[in-house]
Amino acid sequence: MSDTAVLRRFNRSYTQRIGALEDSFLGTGRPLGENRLLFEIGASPATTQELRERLGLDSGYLSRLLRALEADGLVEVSPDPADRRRRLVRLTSAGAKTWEELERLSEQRALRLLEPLTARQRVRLTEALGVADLLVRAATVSLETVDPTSAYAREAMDRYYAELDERFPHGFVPDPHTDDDDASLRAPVGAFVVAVSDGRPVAGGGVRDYGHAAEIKRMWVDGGWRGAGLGSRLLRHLESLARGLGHTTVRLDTNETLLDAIAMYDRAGYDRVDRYNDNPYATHFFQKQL
Amino acid sequence: MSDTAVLRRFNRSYTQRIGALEDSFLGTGRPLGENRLLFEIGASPATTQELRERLGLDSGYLSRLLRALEADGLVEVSPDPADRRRRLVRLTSAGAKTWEELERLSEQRALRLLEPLTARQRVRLTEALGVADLLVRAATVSLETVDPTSAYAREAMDRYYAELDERFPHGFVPDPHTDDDDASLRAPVGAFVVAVSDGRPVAGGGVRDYGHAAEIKRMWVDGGWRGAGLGSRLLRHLESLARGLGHTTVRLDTNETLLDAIAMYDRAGYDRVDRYNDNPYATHFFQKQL
DNA sequence: ACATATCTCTGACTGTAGTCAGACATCTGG
DNA sequence: CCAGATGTCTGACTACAGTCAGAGATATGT
Repeated sequence: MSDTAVLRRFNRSYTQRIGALEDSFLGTGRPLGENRLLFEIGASPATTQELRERLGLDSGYLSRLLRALEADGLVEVSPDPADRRRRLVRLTSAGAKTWEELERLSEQRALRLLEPLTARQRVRLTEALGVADLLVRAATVSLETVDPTSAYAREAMDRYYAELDERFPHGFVPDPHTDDDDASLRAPVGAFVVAVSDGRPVAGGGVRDYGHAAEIKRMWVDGGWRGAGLGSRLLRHLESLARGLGHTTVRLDTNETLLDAIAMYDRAGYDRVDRYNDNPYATHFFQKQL
Repeated sequence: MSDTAVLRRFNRSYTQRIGALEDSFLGTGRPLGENRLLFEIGASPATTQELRERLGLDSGYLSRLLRALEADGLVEVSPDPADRRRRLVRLTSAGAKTWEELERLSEQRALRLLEPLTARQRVRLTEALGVADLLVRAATVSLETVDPTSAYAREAMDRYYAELDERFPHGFVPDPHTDDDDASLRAPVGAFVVAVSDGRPVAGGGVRDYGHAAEIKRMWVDGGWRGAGLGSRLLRHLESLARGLGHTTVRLDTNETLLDAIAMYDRAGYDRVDRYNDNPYATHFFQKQL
């Protein structure tokens, strides 16, 4: 069977058996949409804005769902003191109880599915689903060009800096942040890209103009996502953006402690070149013709 | 992470990503229900009755869906000559074309999911999904006690005989079929059980009375389902039926060429005993105290 | 031949999901 | 302080999925 045939066969049998159960709102008498929202709020209280983002809902629709949950006494909505246009949502104690009930039902359903299997089969299924989960997540990460001042970009860069600070023997202190720096990473001369999964940035990197060539900056991949091919994918994406910006050469610097990054650049066809800047943290320099 | 946590995590991320895509069958401008129906008819033309059964639809709803597909010129509905209350449904040539288009879109979507993955990752994902598919199917197989003259039972036995005929060096010819034989495999003295998946029997076996003990007969597991633990599960089920019939001993015979069956009986706690019948095809005899 | 069962179809509903266009409140940069 | 941007909410819709109660045609057993 071909790859796609396996995937399609799995999809068919899985959604028919498990997905169908999911739809039945878990027998709570509450519509699926409300339950999904309730579950999401329970996982971590948030502003309506974040909820909209995470669940991909229309603002009017979300408002109505919140109103329904509020009417049932399950959630409390209050203005955000920091910005009173925004609203904070959190579960009431009745809501928390209902949330736990949903948890319980969901757990029960999972158990019922596993119950006919032997211990060995459960282990096999669990392992297989774990692998499939990682790879499906990896395959559906979306690469988005964002403004360098956006929350996603800031988080990606902050985590990049934090990682360097941890990896470098004497720590890492980024240059003071400037508006010019931001401008260099947005159109028409550059771009910043984040890989988003479940509304969280899991990788990021920028491309900018640097002396008649493109330079790739601040590439970072979340620790839990190493080995999922995300770095190479992001690198290829940044290269194609560089091409789109009119460049035929792309260069970058990195540090000797970042072994996996160096290996990745080697694999991706980059040549080692002489130092081309005075970045005190850089020890290795790479270049590639597009 | 516990087994259920892995399953639930997978379910969440999978349905969010792939399930969501599945709904977008709307890429065709046709509602999901109509597409599902069209797909089902394309897979094998049928009476409305069968379609209702297979898809679990209300008769009024199905009628309306058919009317819509008919209006689009995709299906033809005609009275069944054998029973003119019934109606036969089949695709028109335009319908067949649309069906192929659905196939193409589905294939494309599967490809798009796999596309970001490297070749090695695809292999890993495909293997994982293959294992998961088998086990999820196995876990949701339903064991049903059926009459030995029913279509399911007949199919299970016929395939059992066919397999023996293929495996035995000199073939296999079953004893002439008798009504007594059927009666021995139904209440109050026996039972015949089939494992059903997607409306097809995938395993089967009977238990009957044999000289103050229960005897398990004609146990068969579909070739594609070996290794899914279905045999052991069916065996345990038959043992519990034997207990319900008032027996404390269960025995069975088998042939030396059926190595996996023999291994299964050993694992299930059966002891090898002397020949207790004159079945010319039997070479190994087992017994177990319940 | 007749009562009864079976099968399909139509009309009349309900509930859920989701979209879109503003109204209104609040924040932010100049 | 004001203009424009941002965030939330309401009203008015649409589409889809599904249910239920008969009506009417056709088969079946006695």
